[in-house]
Amino acid sequence: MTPDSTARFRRFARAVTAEVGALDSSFLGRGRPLGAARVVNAIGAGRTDVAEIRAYLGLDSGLMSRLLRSLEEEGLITTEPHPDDARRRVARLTEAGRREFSAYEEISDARAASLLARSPNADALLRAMDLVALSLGRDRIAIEVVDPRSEPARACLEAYYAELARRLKTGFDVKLSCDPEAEAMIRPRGAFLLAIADGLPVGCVGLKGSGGPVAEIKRLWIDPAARGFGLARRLMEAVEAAARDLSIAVLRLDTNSALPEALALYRKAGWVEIDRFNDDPYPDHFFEKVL
Amino acid sequence: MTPDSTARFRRFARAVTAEVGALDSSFLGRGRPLGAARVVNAIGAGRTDVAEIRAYLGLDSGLMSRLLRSLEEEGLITTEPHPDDARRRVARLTEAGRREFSAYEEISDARAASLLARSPNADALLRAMDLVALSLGRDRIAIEVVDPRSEPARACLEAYYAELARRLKTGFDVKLSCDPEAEAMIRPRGAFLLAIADGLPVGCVGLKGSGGPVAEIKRLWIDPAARGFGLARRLMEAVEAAARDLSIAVLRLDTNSALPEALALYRKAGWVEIDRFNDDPYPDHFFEKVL
DNA sequence: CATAATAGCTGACTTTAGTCAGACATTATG
DNA sequence: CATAATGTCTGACTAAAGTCAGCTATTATG
Repeated sequence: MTPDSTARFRRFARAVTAEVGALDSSFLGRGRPLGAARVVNAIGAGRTDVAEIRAYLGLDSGLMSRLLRSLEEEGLITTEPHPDDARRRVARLTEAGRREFSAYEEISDARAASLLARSPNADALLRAMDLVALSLGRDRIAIEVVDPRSEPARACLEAYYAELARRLKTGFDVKLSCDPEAEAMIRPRGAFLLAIADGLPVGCVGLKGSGGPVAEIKRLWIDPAARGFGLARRLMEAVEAAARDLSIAVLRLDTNSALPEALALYRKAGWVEIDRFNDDPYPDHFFEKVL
Repeated sequence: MTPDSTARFRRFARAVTAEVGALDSSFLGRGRPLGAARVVNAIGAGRTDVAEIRAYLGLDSGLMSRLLRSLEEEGLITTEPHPDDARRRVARLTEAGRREFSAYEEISDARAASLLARSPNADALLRAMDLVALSLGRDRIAIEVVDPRSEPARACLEAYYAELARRLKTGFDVKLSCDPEAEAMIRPRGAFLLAIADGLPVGCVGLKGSGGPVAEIKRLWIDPAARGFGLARRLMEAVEAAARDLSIAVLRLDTNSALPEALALYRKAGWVEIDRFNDDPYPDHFFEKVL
């Protein structure tokens, strides 16, 4: 850690502190203290469990209780006992609460838009923000099973195709490749897994099954901003577990030597190289793993 | 502004809010409210003028005055009237104050170090942080005249040489180039300007004079994270003004076609292309501007 | 089933932050 | 040189945030 990197880190901290402070104070324009606004936002973002909100915002139980009462009096929320455990409570936004929540969302959106609009290269700025956000909160990346035709899954696949087109010497056209039909990557034949950081997809992997004992791993991709955190390994472990769940005995995959990090990952995870098993024009390496 | 970029921006905001909050609360471990700690840090960082600290931290004059009194009672600072204007006051850390300041610095440093140490690619993370910090706070980039042998100037020059080595097809070895002696870039012969963002250099330009009416512009460089903000133009305007100040009538410079953004900048700023005027092996374009 | 643990609520606080009017000394300006 | 403007300080306030002990209701556990 050089003195220089400390200074650069500090400059970053100062810049974002100022920005965060400005966003916070813009929340005050709606005639409600910041604490109450933060609770409305937490509930709107889907945190309904009172204890969960409390932990997220780092509030004392007494303070939390009072904030909930004041929001209830304002008619923005209702609370009720938790169905599974009557000691706990859940909070929900009323219609008026949802309106307030959207108003707060609009304030944030407007700030974000104006900031990005002022940037000479908004895309680079967003990529830098992704990297910072993922580095700061990388323990919070979850893996979920989704439909490969869903919007976030398609976004990952598009990014994957674009990266292949960039990195393969031959380019990449998905229409020339063995593109699995969606049903092959949905239960009971297969699965499609997404790595999700704070609601946004940052990686994917597909399990293409036929109903028989042999299946294929397809479309392993990690957002460049999320690389280096061991996410590919986690996704591979999860997809292998999903395969075992579907009673699949043998996994295969194909890849290209222009993706050395993928080759290294497969070799390290116990995959063994085998002969070509398809006539896809793009791959030049083929692997197998017996579960 | 796509919904996706809004979501990415939000994810960033959430991640840094949590980080900033954690840093703030770590400051509370030293038995002093955050407001007082921020004042100690502002003074330690070199902001001695009370009005300046007040503007920087956005504090009311009454509140500021009380914070200063409490720090004085604690024995961390002394205040005295400003030598030039007895209405103003300046604050200074005492020995005990300097110790407290270092303790706060250590807290920040430790957080920064642990965060960067956990990152798989700390250098990429720092570059991303630079880009975010500069994009958020780019109105606050100041241009200063410095000694070209000073540490921050040398850091810029090293970065400049490294970039040339990367971008020129021939590579770049400063020993083979016309490296101006430092005196030529210091008053009264010349000048060396640095663009400084929050204490860190992000760009430079040199004016190499001989005492006569013709001088050369050398070493124009902008940190990649600070490009696109019109900083090169600002530096060029500042260095031209410095040249006029030194009664210089004609400016020259040389550059290489591998740096198209530089060529475009010079052409747009009214420089005209002239014949080669030196035998430096690297440049292939030569410009002149009459002031 | 007695006891401990958990989740939230209430009352009675304290601390911190922030506001505002007015006082005072000093400096700038017509 | 009178007047305006500036920078700081003080007193008197409010709002917001946070703390803590003790309460109730519920659930988990030996």
